[in-house]
Amino acid sequence: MPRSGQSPAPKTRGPKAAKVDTDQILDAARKVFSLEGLKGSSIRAIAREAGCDPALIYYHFESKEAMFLALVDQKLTPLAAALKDLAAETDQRPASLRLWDVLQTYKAHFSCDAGFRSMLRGEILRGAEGTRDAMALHIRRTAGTIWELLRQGQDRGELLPGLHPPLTTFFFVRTYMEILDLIPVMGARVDLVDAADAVAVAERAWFRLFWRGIAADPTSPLPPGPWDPPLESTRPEPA
Amino acid sequence: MPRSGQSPAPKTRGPKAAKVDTDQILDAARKVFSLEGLKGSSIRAIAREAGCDPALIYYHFESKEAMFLALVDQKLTPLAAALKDLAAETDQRPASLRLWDVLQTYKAHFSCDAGFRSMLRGEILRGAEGTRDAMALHIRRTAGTIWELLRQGQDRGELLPGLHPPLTTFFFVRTYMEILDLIPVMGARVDLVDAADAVAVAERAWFRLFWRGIAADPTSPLPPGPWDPPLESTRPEPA
DNA sequence: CGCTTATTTCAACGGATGATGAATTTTTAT
DNA sequence: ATAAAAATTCATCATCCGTTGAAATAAGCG
Repeated sequence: MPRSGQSPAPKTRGPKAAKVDTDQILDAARKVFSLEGLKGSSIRAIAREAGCDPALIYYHFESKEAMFLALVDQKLTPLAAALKDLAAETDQRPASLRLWDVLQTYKAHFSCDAGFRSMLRGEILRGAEGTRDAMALHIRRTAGTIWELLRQGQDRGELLPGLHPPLTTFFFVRTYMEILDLIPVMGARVDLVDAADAVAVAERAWFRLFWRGIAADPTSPLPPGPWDPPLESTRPEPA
Repeated sequence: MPRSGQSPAPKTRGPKAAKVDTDQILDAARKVFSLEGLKGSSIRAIAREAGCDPALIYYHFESKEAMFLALVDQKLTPLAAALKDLAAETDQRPASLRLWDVLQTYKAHFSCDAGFRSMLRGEILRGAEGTRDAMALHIRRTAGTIWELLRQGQDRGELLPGLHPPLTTFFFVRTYMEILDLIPVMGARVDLVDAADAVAVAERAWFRLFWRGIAADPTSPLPPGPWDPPLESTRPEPA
């Protein structure tokens, strides 16, 4: 019985002109996961985004979770590699500049969409045990290079000797992630920052506060750099 | 036709001896939301936790979202009130002590379960527009008292004059929330902190870093207080 | 041409979901 | 005692979910 009316498309079976490969599906999955989270995203919605049938996804991936893990791998492996370059022992630039680069590297590799990061975080907190372990490996790998960089800064006398590199890394990076995630959504809504470039303002403010917190000599101002200009004081009159 | 076998309970209709009120349902909802998130939690699961029929929930609340908003209100209103007390203009204690109290107040009112906070955060990022606005009001109210406290610290010469109070509040509180949320899950898994009391160690480390970042004179050590003892340097030999 | 293999869709399974309307029982007010 | 109101459950609706097995089509190879 042939369909009547103008059904969306009389799809034919079999290979298409342009094959749908795993990368295209992962791309669609990332978009949908970002909007709805892992649990909230249906295979059907991902298939719709990718322009294929739900069943095709099971041709490429074993399950929804396998697709998720493949996606994590695809995004986090390049980030880890880039960070490793930054922590090279031979790099003799000031620690402030190297740390700033860390933030920018995170942003470049990882900030394409806040929803994706948020989903990762949710899976760390609430995900299945196997998922958590897989992600912990990635995190360990990326964070490890940063706390190596902090150690070098201590060895060279630029950073406070009493710092705990792993925890300091955690504060540094997680707070920056919070800036990227929340400031765009909350900035205007909560009157946090009124500037149009709220994220840029916030990241400079955060870097200066953090640097003051970890520098061996916090009273010496930061050398001129990408963290300028500092935020001018925005104090209204006390009520 | 009467049921055969030992069905779980031959429930009767009509009011029970102990009425199920909205608070009991909210309590069950909080537990389930914490584990599964808003989208992942079913009305049926909440009803099971509350020991009642799913339909009863719709007798007490208009919808799942209304239940969520009532829950937010129930948890955040007392927090806002407690913070407001901390920011009283008449409080002449050192800013460091007052800020430490801010963290402890958050913990006391808000740390009962990490899942709940995580759900809130998820709804801010991905929730419906109406939900977001409702939550923004709460956040504005709680954060506002803290940046008032920071202003007082500036006026009294204890804090760096160039600080941006709203952003500084954001860094301070959000990082602390990340400690409460992530350290228990990631601490051991990622070799962040090995101590048994990882959260306590991390919160002190964070407070000292933050204080150094905002104090008018960061070189003068913190006066003795609940943020002691400082973290001894845990630097292994460079490889 | 026919055979094989890779790619794609279809149709369906059992189950879970948010929500509703009616039925039922208890409590309260008269 | 009776009527009204409040509290609770039941059965059900339409819809969506992850997944699977079989069928269909296209391309490559002999």
